[in-house]
Amino acid sequence: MTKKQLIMEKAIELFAEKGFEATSVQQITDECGISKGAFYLTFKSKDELILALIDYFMMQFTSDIDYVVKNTKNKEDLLYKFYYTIFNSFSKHADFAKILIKEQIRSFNEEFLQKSHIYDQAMDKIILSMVERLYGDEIHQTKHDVMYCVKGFMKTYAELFLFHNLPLDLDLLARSLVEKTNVLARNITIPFISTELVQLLHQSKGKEATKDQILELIEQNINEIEESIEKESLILLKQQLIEPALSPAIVKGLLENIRNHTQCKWTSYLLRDYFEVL
Amino acid sequence: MTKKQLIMEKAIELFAEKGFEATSVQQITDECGISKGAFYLTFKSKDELILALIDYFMMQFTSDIDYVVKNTKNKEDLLYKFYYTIFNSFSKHADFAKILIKEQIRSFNEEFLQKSHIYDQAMDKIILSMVERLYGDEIHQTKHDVMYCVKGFMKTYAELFLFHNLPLDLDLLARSLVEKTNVLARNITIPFISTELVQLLHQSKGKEATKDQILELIEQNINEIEESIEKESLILLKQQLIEPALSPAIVKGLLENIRNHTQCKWTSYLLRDYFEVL
DNA sequence: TATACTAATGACTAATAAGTCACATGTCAA
DNA sequence: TTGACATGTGACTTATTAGTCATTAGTATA
Repeated sequence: MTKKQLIMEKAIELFAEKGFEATSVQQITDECGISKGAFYLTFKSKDELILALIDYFMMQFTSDIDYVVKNTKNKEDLLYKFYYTIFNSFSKHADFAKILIKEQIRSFNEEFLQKSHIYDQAMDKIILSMVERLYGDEIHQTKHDVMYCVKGFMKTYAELFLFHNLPLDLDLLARSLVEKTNVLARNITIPFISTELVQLLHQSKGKEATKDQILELIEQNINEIEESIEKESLILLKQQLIEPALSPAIVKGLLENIRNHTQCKWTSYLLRDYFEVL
Repeated sequence: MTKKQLIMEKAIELFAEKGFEATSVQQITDECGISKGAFYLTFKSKDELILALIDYFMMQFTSDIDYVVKNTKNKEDLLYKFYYTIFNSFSKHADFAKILIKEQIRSFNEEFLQKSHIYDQAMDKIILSMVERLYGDEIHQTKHDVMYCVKGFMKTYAELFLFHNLPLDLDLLARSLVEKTNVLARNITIPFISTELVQLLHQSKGKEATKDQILELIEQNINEIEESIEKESLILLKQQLIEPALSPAIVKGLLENIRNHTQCKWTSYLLRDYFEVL
C-alpha cells in the first residue's frame, strides 16, 4: 500500500467516527505511524485530502451504478440490481458513506460544494434515465418526483443501517425498495416537482465535462497505467474522441476493457456519457 | 426581546449559514452588538447555546405535530394536515431546519446525540401512531416501512426547498405527499423493517420522561408564567398527575389551555403522552 | 566509499477561538 | 448624593491545530 492510500484509509475511518473538522492532521498521522511532514509531502492541505477522498469514492461509486443501469438488459432486473449495487457499495465503503451523509451540504469551501453538486447531478441523471426506461413516457409528469423518492429511499434506508450497525439483508432490502418504487411510479398522479422547478434547480449549477477535459483525463490515465490492454484501449478511445472512426461495438468493447481499472472508472463513465453507449 | 432571545436568533442565522463549528462566539456577539462577556452571562458555554436552540425549536415542533395528529378527527384530513404542518414549520423556521439537516448526526458531544435521539424517537412515535390510525391493522407488517418512508419524504423534500430557495407551494406539496403515502401504505407487501429490527433499533436508547421529570417541569412552568389561566391549569394538571381525580374532559380542556403558550408546549406534549389523551 | 538525491521528522510558527476576570458603567433605593 | 448591586466590557489567557522548514535518515549510483 502506498503512503497516499494509507493516509486516505485511516483518514476515512477517523472522519467517519469524529467528523472532518473534529479530526486533526496530527491524529491522522499518528494513526498512520508517520510524521506530520510526511502528510504534507502527499497532500498540500487537509482540504486537498477530503477532496481527494470524495473524488476517489464518488467516481467509483457513480460509474459503478451507471454501468449497472446502462448494461442491465432485462428491465425486470434493473431496479433490483440498482438498489443492490447501491447498498452493496454503501456497506462495503461504510465509513465513506457515513462521511457523505454526515458532512452533506456543509460549506467548508466552494470547491467541496461544487464537487458534491457535480456528483449529485450525475446521480440524478442516472436515476432519471433508469426511471424513464422503466416506466416509459406515461409517467412523464411524475418522473422527477419518482427520482427524488428513489433518492429519499436510498438516504433513509442507508442511514438506518449505517448508523445503527444492524445486520443487513441486502436481498430483502433491494426487493423491498423495488416494490416501493414500482408501487409509487405506477400509481402517483400529483407531481410536485414540475419541469419548471427542475429548471430552477439546475440553472447556474455545474456543467458537463467538456471533450477537452475528457481528453486531458485520458492523457493522464495513459501515463499512469502499465497494463497494455487498458493502455491501448485508452489510446484508441482518445483517437475516437478526436475523430470518430470506430463502430459502436468496438467503442463499447474498448470501454469494457477499461471499466474495471480503478483509475479508469471515471473516464469510462464520462466516455459512456459522451458516446451515449446504451 | 430579551438578550437571550436576541442571541438565539442571531446564532440560528449564523449557524444556518456557516455551520455550528465554523461560527465563533465573537461573530455571534458582534452580530448582536454585545460583548463576549455578556454572552457568557447568558449561556455557560457555546455548547449550552446549541442545546438550548435544539430544545427550544424541537419542543415546539414536536408538540405542534403531535397536537395536529392527536386532534384531527377526520381521517381524510389527517395526512394532509400532518405534511402541511411539518413543512409550514420548516419554512417558518427555515434557518433552524437547515441546521437540523446539516448538523444531523454530528457527534459534538454526548448530550447533543442523546437529545437528537429523544426528539427523533418522539417523532417516530407520532408518525407510527398516525400510520396505525390511518391504515389500521391490515398493514401491521409494513407499518414501520411506511413510517420510515414518511420520514424519507420529509427529509428529501425539505432539503429540496430549504437549500435551493425555491418557491414553495405548501398545498401542492402536502397533496402530493399524501398521495404518495397512501399509494405506498396500501400497496406494499414486502416489509424490510421487521419487528425484530425495530427492537434492535430501540434497545439501549433514550427512555420516556418519568412522572417526576414532568412534575419538575410543571413546577418550573408555574414559576415562570404570569398568565392566570395557564398558571391555574398547570396547578390542576400537577395535582392530577400526583393523584388522578379529574375527568378526561377536564384534563383535555386544561391541556388545551396551556398548549399554545410557548413555554408550556413541551409540557403539554409530555402530559398528552402520559395521560394518553386522544 | 563518497556523493547526490529523495523521503521523513518534529519542533516551531501563526492563527484562531473558547472562556475568564478585573474593571467600567448603569440603575435604583435610601 | 451615596452606596450597593446588577449588568456589561474587552484585553488577556490558554489551548488547539494547520501548515512550515531546518535537519536527519535512507537509498541509489558512480
